[in-house]
Amino acid sequence: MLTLPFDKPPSNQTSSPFKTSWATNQLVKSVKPEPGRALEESEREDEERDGEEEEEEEEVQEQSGGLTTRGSYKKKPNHARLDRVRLRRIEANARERNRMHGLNNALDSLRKVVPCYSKTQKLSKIETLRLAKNYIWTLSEILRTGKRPDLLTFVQTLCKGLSQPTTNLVASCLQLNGRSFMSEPGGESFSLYPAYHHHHGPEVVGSSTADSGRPLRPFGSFSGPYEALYDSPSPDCSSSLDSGALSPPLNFNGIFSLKHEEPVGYRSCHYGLRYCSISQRSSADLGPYDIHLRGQFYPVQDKLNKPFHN
DNA sequence: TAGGCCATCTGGTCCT
DNA sequence: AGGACCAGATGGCCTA
Repeated sequence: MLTLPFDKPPSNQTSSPFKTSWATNQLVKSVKPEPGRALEESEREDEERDGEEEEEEEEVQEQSGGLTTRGSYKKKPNHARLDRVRLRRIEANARERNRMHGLNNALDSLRKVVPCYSKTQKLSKIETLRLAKNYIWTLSEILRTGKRPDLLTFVQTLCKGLSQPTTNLVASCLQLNGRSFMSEPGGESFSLYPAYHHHHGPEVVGSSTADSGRPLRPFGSFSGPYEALYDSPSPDCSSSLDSGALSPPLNFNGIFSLKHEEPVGYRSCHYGLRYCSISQRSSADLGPYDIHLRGQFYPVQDKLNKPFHN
């Protein structure tokens, strides 16, 4: 839920609880002090609020061009200075807003490359970070060992520490039934590869439908390079983005894919494998599982899959 | 209605 | 001095 960027000041931010916060109050105060209260006194309080009050309090001020009765120069209520302080605060707020927008943009980018992305049902910030962490860890393990876990284990690992709703979401993305792999309550840790040997089996496989309504497809082996590609290209994935349905960016059999902003015409292969790579060929070479990253295509699946063809 | 999530404001701290 | 970063506080929105 991003709000307006900084260059579009939220003029009618009715939701802001700070419409009447002190910055605003100061502006009001400076113009219209409370009745029966000297403007100077009001502004002196402003000074105190800034932590810069350093006056001898008993000094009754007979203000005359900043001169006290003792003749010493008293700190003159400095409108320009107060205005500067207020302006700094307002600018700092704007910068902070901008900074948070940048942070949120980065989070949105992250949401698009973790294995569960939906424009309408966004992962929360914390869940996005957790999922990303699990995703990185899983991919690292895959690279390190050169082996692929089964889908169940893969999803289990991805969902480690995630909330049940998010787990269901991820499971739905991967066309798993979320309940079927929540076998370790309380976020108890489990190992990616040991579980690989334990979770092949009918307890998860194909006995029900995933949340998406599509039939689950058996999985658990990797005899073919695309065996675990579920109904690829997905019949309904072409509209998944528009409809707000979950559009899994991850192709498990291909280990992972990066789902960045897709150009029109490329939506029909959400289940396709997209890798980031160094090599680049012409778009004429593109197959359905070529890389699409930042508007470029990188057909290097074979290269990246090599470690798994053993 | 409670709880989760979020945006925003705010003041403090650190750094340049 | 001013900007970046951070965490606390607060209130709005949404959902179960």
